[in-house]
Amino acid sequence: MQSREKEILKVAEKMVRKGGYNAFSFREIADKVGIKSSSVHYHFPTKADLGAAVAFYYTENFLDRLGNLDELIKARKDPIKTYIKVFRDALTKDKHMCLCGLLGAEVNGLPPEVAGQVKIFFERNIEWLTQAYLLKNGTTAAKKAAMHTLALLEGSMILSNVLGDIKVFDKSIDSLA
Amino acid sequence: MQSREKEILKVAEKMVRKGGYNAFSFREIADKVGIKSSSVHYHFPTKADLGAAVAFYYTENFLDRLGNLDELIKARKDPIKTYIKVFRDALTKDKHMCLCGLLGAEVNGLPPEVAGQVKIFFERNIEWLTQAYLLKNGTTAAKKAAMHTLALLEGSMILSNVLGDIKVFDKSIDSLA
DNA sequence: GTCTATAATTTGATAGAC
DNA sequence: GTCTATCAAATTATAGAC
Repeated sequence: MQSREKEILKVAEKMVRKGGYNAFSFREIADKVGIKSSSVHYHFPTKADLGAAVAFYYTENFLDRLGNLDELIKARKDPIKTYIKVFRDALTKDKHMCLCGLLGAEVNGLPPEVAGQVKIFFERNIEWLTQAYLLKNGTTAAKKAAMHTLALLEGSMILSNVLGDIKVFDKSIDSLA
Repeated sequence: MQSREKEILKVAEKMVRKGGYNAFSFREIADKVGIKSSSVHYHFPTKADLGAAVAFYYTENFLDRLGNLDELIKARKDPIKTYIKVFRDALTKDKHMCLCGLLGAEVNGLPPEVAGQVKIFFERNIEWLTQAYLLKNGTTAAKKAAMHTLALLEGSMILSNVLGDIKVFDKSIDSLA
């Protein structure tokens, strides 16, 4: 991927994480990147293409930040605590919602390509968490625990974001840690 | 409130719950109600006015459905189970996300009037749940439990909606019931 | 790869007639 | 209270020059 495309994706991600899929336009992105809107169309033909690409690279980056599960175990790090930290950092450092949490909320109004990528984010995260719970507790209820954790984290992000208080996030997820 | 305004609010709510604040327009609403877009402007001068009104009446209806807490206790009904049912019904009967859950996710991109109303939804719900936990358990950790429950329900709604499976909702919130 | 130019559509909003 | 008429701006998208 070229650096221009990276720039575009970065700007687009920020805008989507602020107000959802309909909160960005080719012109606005072009202005911020310093090119023309038609140039954005060159890299991403349609809005759905760009939206799906944003969701795809967000998922990749997110899983990268989680790191390799086996290595975490080897280093005697609690994978669940790592997982929580990645979520929390999104709220405190990026100062924005989880992109796929937001797009997940409005999934019924998204173009199929975008909705599909959002679904993949959730599937891959549940997969990661399920493995983490299996390694940690060896329980057969690992998948249920995974869905519980992901749901609680996404919901806590919304609560904390609306009420404008990071302590709300910490209190809501207290039972996880 | 007149019936026309009710009609407009009803149609608008449905559209917002599908794709967020930017997923409805005065023209689309007018078409579905059977009037002209300028007539919608008569009832709700600006889009922010309409958005805030939708959030306000959604909150009122939601709290109405919860019912009076003291009466629930008197009738020996578990208020938490009632609360969960109201959320679950939104997903199964209305077949849509919680309006304020969705708007809460994109709160950073909303006009202040709308964001304010969304915030009130969360405040009032935490209040209701806190009282419920106080009555049920008499615990001082009632507010924390309230935030946990609300966050988990909103997050579970997103998960279930994205993955297109109501069982995901039930599994995610299993620890609540 | 980025540009100019432009098209077609949609959008939020207003003025004034009935 | 609803309509017609209209507006300016924004939006997605395309064709073709450099």
